[in-house]
Amino acid sequence: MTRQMPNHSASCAQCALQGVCFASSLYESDFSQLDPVVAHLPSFMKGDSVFSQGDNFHHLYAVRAGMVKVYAFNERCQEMIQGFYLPGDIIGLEAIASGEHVFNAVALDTTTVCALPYAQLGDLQKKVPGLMDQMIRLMSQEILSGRVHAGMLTQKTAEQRVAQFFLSMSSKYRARGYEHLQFRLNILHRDLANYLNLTPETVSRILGKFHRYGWMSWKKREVRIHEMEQLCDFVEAETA
Amino acid sequence: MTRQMPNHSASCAQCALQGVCFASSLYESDFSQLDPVVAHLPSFMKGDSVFSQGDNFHHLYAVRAGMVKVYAFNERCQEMIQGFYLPGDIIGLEAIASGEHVFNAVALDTTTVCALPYAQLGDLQKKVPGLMDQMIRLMSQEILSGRVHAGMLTQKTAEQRVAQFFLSMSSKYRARGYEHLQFRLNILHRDLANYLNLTPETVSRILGKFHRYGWMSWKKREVRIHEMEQLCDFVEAETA
DNA sequence: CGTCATTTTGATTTACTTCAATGATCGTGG
DNA sequence: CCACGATCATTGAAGTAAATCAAAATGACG
Repeated sequence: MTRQMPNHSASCAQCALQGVCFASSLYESDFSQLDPVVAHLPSFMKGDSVFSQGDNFHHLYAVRAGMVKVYAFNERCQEMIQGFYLPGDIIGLEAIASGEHVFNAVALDTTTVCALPYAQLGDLQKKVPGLMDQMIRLMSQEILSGRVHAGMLTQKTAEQRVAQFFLSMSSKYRARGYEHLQFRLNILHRDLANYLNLTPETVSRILGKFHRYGWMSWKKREVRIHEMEQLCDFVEAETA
Repeated sequence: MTRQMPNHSASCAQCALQGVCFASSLYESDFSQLDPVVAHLPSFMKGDSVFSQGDNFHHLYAVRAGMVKVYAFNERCQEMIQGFYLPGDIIGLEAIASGEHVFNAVALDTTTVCALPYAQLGDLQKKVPGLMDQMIRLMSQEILSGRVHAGMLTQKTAEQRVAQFFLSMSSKYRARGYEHLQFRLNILHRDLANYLNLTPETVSRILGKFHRYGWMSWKKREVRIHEMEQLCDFVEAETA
């Protein structure tokens, strides 16, 4: 069922992502229980697949470094991008119900992930009370953030969506202790457009506008945010 | 914390919704464990609130009869409708993470709900293994269906969204053992439009068109589906 | 350095909204 | 039970945000 996977990296107890990852809110003593079941897979290269639609579901994956794009194909065989996942994020939650992955996940950068064997997490509940609680909180949060994202796609203008995306990325980087006003973003305009339900042309025009305003820039994969406040106000604004 | 609530109706063991509700996949013997903690609240009248944004989260609610509208207010203080919930559906899952309800839920019809005290569900895990499993499967499904709905809002045309809505309602009624080609739908065009991210005018025009085509009608709260096949093909069609 | 993918920029189109006005339905109280 | 005001639905005309189409400019990379 869940084949043994080699451990390639440090334990949860030593992980820098404790604050944001799955195991946050667990006690220190619990990590020793969690570690033996968590497999740290060898790095994925850009373009490598973490899981694919139709794969049997055995593991949840915690992103440890790099970035993962999660997407489905619609009936026109076009990608529909569900999200971009950063270190500390858990992916694969939507596959539990059916026992089969419904989305595709690929690395956008050199990426490492921890594999959490789902069956063994259940067993671990006996030894680590609160593990399932944490799991349920995580899923509740995922339900909510899905709703919020859907609301953004439908209620905000193209410009607000773009601004919101960069603010949200920035705040995620900050939560993870990285530089949040200047960071590398290794995704294509095409993918960002897809995620925000826009065209690449529209994204380009909007970025040009933000650049002219001196609010932010995104050139050569490198994002620089100059006027966080302005972007914020713009996203919150009631009138487009 | 979780005040005692009076029981107004039958037990889970006798409930007709076992197949679709939370407790599906539990064993018969487990219902006796579940029953004492589940409170069957007195009926809500049309317009009554089941929970509101900002309420402390203590219970999940299983709709037992009637219909519940779940919505939030955006920054313009307009409703953003998250969904319409039928008997067997569980609402409130998105509030677990924060411990506070983030949406509003109101009855659209005379409605009865079962209140599931969340804290006690956790305790019950010891006696009813598989309860948390079922909970997690339910939440996984909710994550997925949220994604699917978001995809529909962004990828489908207005006409496809309307057709899809009625097909989806029809299939839900069928899954619950009700008549699925003719049913009462006590919601406003305005609310349907809101849910599908359209205007009431657009919904009206589209319903007129479907009526002229002889595919379906919705008059005086009563839905009749005449050409399920045509509606299906239309929703699936790659070209709008 | 040349090729191919990506991004940018401009002109045009379109699906849906907004605005406006009329007609149907609901509910309430006499 | 009917009348009347309010809410809701329909229909048409005009407007608009973003898509699409087309083409040039820039960048990535063997």
